[in-house]
Amino acid sequence: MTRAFSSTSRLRLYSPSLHARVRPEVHGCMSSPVRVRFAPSPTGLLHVGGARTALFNWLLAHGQASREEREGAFVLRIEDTDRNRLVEGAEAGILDVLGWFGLTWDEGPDVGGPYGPYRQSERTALYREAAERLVAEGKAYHCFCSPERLQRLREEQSARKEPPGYDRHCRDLPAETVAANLAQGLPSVIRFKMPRTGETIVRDLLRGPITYQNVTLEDLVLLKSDGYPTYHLANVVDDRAMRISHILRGEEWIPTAPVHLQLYAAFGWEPPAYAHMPLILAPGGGKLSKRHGSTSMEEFRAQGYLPEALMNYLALLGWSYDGTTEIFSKQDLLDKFTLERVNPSPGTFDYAKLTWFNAYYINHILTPEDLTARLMPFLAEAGLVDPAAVADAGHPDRARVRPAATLLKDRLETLAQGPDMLGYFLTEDLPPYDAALLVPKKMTAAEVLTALEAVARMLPEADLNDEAASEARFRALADELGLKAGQLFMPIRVAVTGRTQSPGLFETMRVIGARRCVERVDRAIAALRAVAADPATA
RNA sequence: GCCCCCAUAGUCUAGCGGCCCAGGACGUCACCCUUUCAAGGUGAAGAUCGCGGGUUCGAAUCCCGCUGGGGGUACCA
Repeated sequence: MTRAFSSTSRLRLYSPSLHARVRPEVHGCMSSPVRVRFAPSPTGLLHVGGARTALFNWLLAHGQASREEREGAFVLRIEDTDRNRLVEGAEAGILDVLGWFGLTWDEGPDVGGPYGPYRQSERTALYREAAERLVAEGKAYHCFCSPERLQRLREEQSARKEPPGYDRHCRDLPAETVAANLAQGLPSVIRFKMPRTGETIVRDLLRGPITYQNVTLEDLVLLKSDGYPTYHLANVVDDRAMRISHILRGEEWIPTAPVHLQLYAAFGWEPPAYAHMPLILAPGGGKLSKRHGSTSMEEFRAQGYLPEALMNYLALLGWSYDGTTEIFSKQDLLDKFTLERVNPSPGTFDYAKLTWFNAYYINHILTPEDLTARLMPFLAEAGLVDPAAVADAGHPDRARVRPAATLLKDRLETLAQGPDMLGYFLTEDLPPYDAALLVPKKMTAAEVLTALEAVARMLPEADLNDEAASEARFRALADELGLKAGQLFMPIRVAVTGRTQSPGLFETMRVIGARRCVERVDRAIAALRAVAADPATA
């Protein structure tokens, strides 16, 4: 890959003044605050790509900036200017899942801040004022073209194989016409008067300069006919008003950057620094969509992924520290993240690797106590524990779950597997046995029956709390029966758990408890007798 | 079509001119451990560094072209 900057031109943290001519005193501004923003649109669930962008923003402001002794602020702004695509509850959902993810914001719609309000629908006067200022200065104009005309225009252009785009029909309308149309109340939008000559250079922090010929840039709509601003206007006005120093956003925004730069120029404002984060692609290529699996943070949460595992995975999708270290706690990321080490090439989302991280955190990082707590909502949902125990660490159901969680810790990949994998520890009665599972390969039902009957006889006098002792007794029993240990253990395992896979047999029986073990072995014997009596299955 | 971005194993990546006939991780396979399944341990396969030209004593690393992949092309963000 190409590194955009040589070692001499690479700054530790880039300054907005990069957009001006490179100035030697740039180092003098090193203590200027780093203010970044994450600006989701409340149109649905939070996409993992958006979450990663939010993460990188947050790490820049709270990690890298503070290490460089610069003031850092992570601002959350809601871009709800599309009244048609607005989804009720989406904003609350995004805030909630961002909090679950582990990010904290210094300013935002819920916590306020010095540059509020942080919801664009509450700032419309600002945008109108800004747009009208540009109109007054001759840098923007009213456009009365109907959506139908624009639609027709695009169709004609594509039929003639011309690049689609607005034909600037209203750009030079006589002032009297404009005044008359407005007086008449004709619906209109305000468009930006893009310079027709020259070039605009976007200095992307990860890619270096990207040059655009201004002729290829469009007269974009700034203010829609419903009075709401488009993304372009709102974004520039707000980033200025909120003193945003660095814009970290998805790569899909690169084509709009020159337009935004021209807007800053028209307003006479110095633009912030830009860094476009690489896209996250789907396994087969293209955008990550439902077809490939989960795409939203909400789904990953529901599937039992831990926020710290997801954060670790997402951070490493596009960023690396030394190419070798894989496990990063949130604090590690704050300590080590640098924007310079974000890789500009797009990455493919790998569900298997995410699952590995999740399993790693469950198996090696969470304490049994912590795992228990996180399992509770999933177990309650499945009806295996009292819902009251989800929030109550002292609830007796916690004590029932903890030993089971301890045994399953190395086997769980996601929390959502909890109900299935811990179920037999938490229920009184097992579902009916699958007789085939009770009889291991190379053994007959009759042999197993004999073995289990022997087990049933010795079980009441075995002390299951002493695992070593009970293991010794059962091994001795296997010898007496002329069986290998495994041949005896498997039927017992199936009898007490209902399945062929479980933690070690003796720790499993200890946690299930003597009473239930006895009952389950008896029921397994009954099930086996029923099978043995049926000639069809013998 | 036009504009733009990207390009090291199936995937995520290290690599900033010699230490690289390319290192780590996921996945895959084998073996060890073992009462099952995991976890853990050991090892293996897997990359003509997309292709072609340059520059250089020397290129995965710099330059150009090509190809491929991706993004944008709305009164959506």
